Amino acid sequence: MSWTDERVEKLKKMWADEHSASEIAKELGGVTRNAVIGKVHRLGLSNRATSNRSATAKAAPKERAAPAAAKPAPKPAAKAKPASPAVPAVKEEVELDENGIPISAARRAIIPAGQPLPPQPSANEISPEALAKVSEVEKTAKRLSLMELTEKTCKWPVGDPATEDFWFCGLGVQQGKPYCEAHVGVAFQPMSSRRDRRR
DNA sequence: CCCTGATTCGC
DNA sequence: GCGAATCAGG
Repeated sequence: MSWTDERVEKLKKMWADEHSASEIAKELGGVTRNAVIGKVHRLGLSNRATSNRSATAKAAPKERAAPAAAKPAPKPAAKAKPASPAVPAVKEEVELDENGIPISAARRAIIPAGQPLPPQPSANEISPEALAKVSEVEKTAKRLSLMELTEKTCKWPVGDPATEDFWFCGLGVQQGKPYCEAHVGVAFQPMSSRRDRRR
């Protein structure tokens, strides 16, 4: 099908009447909505009063035929050293919910300052014992900065990286592990830390 | 996943 | 000029 005066006129009329491109295409027949849109643009009657999308459209004009230059490829160093383990930040006491299940006190602790918190290994239940242990350890932690970490220091992060109140445990690591005993306890959880309690 | 219009570009 | 392919939003 070609764009005869008749068809173009119908297109104009329908477009002005706020029919969608797909509707117009279906009405005219023999053309796709893309064809309609293309024609609309060529006719120079694109934006209709409402929904002026040009703003967003022009804002980010994607370059399609330019693989030669400009490569995005900014990859975050995921192979670094520590990488937030299970659930860092151990400030609050272990809270229990209505069911007496230890709420990941850690989880809520850090939410405030930063926005782009790394994905937390969601539903992860840590034994109260382990958490308590961690709370203890924090008191004696070396509080090392990133640069002070070595293969022998616990790399467990504490606090919010977005604030000054952030440091690494720094205690002696467990053989072959990146964390001290206490933090290994919360970092490496068996599949199920909670035994099914009969009821 | 459905839809929308916008844009690009080979034809 | 045409419109499929692709893109960006809703």
